[in-house]
Amino acid sequence: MNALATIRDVAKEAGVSVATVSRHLNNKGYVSNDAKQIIEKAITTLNYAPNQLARSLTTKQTNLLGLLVPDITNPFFPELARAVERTAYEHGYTVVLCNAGETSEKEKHYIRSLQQNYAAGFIVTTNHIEADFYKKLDVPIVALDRNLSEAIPTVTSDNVLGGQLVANYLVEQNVKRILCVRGPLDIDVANDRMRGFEEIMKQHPTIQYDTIVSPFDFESAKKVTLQQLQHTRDYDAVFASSDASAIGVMKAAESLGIHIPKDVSLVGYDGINIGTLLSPELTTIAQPISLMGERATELLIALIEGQKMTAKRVVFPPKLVVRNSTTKGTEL
Amino acid sequence: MNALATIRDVAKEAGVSVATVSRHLNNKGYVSNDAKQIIEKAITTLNYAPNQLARSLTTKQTNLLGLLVPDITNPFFPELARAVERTAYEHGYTVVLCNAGETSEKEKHYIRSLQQNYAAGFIVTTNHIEADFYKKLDVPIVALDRNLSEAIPTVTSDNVLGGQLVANYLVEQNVKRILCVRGPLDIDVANDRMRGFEEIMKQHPTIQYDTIVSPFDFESAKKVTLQQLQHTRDYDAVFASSDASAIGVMKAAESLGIHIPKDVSLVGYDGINIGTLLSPELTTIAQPISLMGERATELLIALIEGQKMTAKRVVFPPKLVVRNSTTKGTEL
DNA sequence: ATGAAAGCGCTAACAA
DNA sequence: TTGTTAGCGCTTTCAT
Repeated sequence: MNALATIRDVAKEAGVSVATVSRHLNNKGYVSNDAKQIIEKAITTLNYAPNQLARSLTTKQTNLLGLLVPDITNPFFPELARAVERTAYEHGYTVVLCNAGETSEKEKHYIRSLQQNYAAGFIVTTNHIEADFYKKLDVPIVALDRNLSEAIPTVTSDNVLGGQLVANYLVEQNVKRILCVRGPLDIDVANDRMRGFEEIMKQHPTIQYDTIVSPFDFESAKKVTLQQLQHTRDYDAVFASSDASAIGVMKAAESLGIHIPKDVSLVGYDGINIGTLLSPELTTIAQPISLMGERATELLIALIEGQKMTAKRVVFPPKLVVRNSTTKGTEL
Repeated sequence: MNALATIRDVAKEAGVSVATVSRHLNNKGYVSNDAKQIIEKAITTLNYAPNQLARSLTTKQTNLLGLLVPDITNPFFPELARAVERTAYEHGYTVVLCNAGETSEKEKHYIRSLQQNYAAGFIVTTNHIEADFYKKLDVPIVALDRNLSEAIPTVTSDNVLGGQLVANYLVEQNVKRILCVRGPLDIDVANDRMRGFEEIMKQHPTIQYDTIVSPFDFESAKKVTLQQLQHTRDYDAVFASSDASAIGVMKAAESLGIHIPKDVSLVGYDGINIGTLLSPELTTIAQPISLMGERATELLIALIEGQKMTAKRVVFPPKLVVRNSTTKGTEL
């Protein structure tokens, strides 16, 4: 009861060799039904559980999946993480969630540390690090909501389309001057969203828009937006390129006595659950977050379990979800 | 460059034995300065990193900390997780974040799985499982924001006091009828919060209050609150026993055209960041979330690294933070 | 101060 | 169908 039972204990208890026990455990090779029975019994009486460490040391494989996120307090990532976690669990894997934070140093530390612990693979939603670093790694990797490199399997949604959806919608709403609170310049999905937006805007030269840059978190977006609104308040719509930023924009507006949507419309991006719980509820471009997490995990597991797929890319379509932050009180 | 270098490679490269390399790596036993130099050089040229798996197999120790949370999409837990993660990182540990979800089955799976992988210890913020299960485990465990058992080191805030703070504040505000949206009956911190609240209420028999039960997530709280408000709307205050629930209450109120704080005051519990980003900003009982996560992690690490502290308990004081959900527009 | 060798718990040839 | 045995990469006596 004290020291954890080993495979040898089981073998002894069952009166067979360790090899037989191992074969039974892994469903490999021949094991007679008689043997299976006895071993099974021995396992339960000894309350035996295989030591994954030892197993991994031999096989050089684990059931650990590393999930790297840039900021776990941005609600988008927990939603993603939950999907990843659920899918992994269903496939017998365990997720190691790492908050890589701001620095690429920490991100590297985690990758190194996990690799040393033989993480079977990684899902990466960060991009502090050069893609080259990942390519050299020679470990199964899937990029989620980020385009790391052509060579790395990737799951995203169509961010260009998302940007277009916003632009088209705002055009329909007959908006004249827009403030874009866009994401960091080195994040490709942020660029894509802007690109889609601008493509449509080119067709409507009468509509003006200003662009300011902000990280995706609440606080930063609030601060940056406040600064901008100090200059001009002459906007009738704001396009925040994440829902988290949109919340920051909401607060900025509120503190200046600007009413949403009466004075200015607000469109977010991501489709996180909290969006429906805000006042007003947030109009947004919804990504299929669960689906994306699920698909990325399946892809990674496929990769780990052998299928050498090269540069597979999955792109989901985003959807415009109109709620109250852009309509004057009309329920959806 | 391909296969990861092993300690043997380093030994060969440096012209010494593996034992010497090992001793140098772990700063144990005598190693001459000359040897140190050569080994160091060999390590860098080979880009060697020790295999933690193998190391753990021998030493039966790891640098993995398991953090079990019940629901990662409740913003309270990411904030806690971030503190845990940061502290662990500073001490050279890596955090495995597990979303144990609703079922105790899954929680057990994770614990089992992590134990097999030799997680050095656990921080548990869930309590689906009987404390006995944990006590039998014979692994360092710290309970965070939960009282699992007298025998398990615990970090919490004073939830009874928190409940009292709410009650006293509401009394001061001259409130007459209160709705309590309390947490699950089997969660002791939820019980404590209610207990503190009721202690004060006993001294004020003219104040009425109703109590309804809800899980801590947004959606549930919204639903339960809506149901209750179908019966009576005759409340002038709501005490939600988590900030997440409070958000649900906000939405419920809004959808019924009840204005906060004009028609009814709302007090939450936890002090999560989003509270300041809502409209109105949420009055709440703030727990020192970061401090709690930090302290729990330090406790666990101390436990792991030898100090056999028995039943240590750390209790932080919570603080009432008055914001706009209870004052009619008065900025703090 | 250093090296040889045993062993952590498991898997995977290879024999039998 | 089953057992023997050699590692996986590392730490740790025990000699030297």
